[in-house]
Amino acid sequence: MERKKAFKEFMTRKGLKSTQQREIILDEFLRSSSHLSTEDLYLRLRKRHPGIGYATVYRTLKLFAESGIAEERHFGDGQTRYESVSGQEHHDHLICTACGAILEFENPEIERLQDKVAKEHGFRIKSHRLDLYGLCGKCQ
Amino acid sequence: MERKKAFKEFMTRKGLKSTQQREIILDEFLRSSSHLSTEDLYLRLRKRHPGIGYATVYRTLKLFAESGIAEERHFGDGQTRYESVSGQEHHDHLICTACGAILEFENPEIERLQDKVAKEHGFRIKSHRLDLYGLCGKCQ
DNA sequence: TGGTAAATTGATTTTCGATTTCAGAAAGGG
DNA sequence: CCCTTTCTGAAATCGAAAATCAATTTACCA
Repeated sequence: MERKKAFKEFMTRKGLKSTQQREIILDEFLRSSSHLSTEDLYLRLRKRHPGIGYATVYRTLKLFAESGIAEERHFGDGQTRYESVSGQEHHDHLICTACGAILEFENPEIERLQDKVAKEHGFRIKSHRLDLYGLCGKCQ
Repeated sequence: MERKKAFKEFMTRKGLKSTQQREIILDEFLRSSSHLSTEDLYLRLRKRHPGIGYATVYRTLKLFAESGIAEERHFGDGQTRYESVSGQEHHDHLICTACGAILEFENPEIERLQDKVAKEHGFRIKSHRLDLYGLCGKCQ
């Protein structure tokens, strides 16, 4: 799996150590659905690995984000969520405010317009966030 | 000022009371620049009205948001900011990650594309957020 | 206009997620 | 295998948001 390799490379480059916990957390993270909070992942892990503490999960997710294999997300609820990132393709989110469902979408045309807007204002964009909030088909 | 009227109407409709503090907070809020945090507004008010407590500012800003004359905003720093809303025109934000400057922009075409995306996924959009993060002209 | 019920206020406390601390444990280079 | 550095887990701390509560203020109406 290329994300595991990318993470390992990052760790080496930074002089950080490979530990059993980090291996386990990475595996569980990659296996799980996206948009998990630290709490979510911690609870999942606890089933098979009760020894792993919350702080370690928290720090390891931060590392994932730093290494580029994950991204932090903030949707309205006060929780930080992590999403695994594969390659370069960017996507945005549709969030159902009733059931909490999160859908991903891509729209290159919107991206292009964003760049145009930024240019018009003299900005150099490093990242962006586009979240659409509403009701999904089921919840309407 | 129409926003004051709109707020008064909201208060009446909800059976809430008009108080001296709420008047003062509303005046200061409308007079101030946008994107203020609760803390910001509280500190401003304290100069002339030391008696007004933080909790009252906090609750009153919530009321503004509920009434529709203000909107809550969350940009990367862990603070809730409030922006006064006039009429219907919507806008999005460019945020400089170096100096914290916040620029507003409007782009109807992006809005249109968002609606299209939502429709394609069976969503009914209630709100959205588009934040572009990067470096402003000065900070590059 | 005075009485009263309901809402509001300000200080404080509580909550909650995020982050830090620290002593003991593990990694990994020599 | 040793030694230095990094890591771990439990617990403490932090900061903003939210809730609490007794005292106060408001709105309404007799």
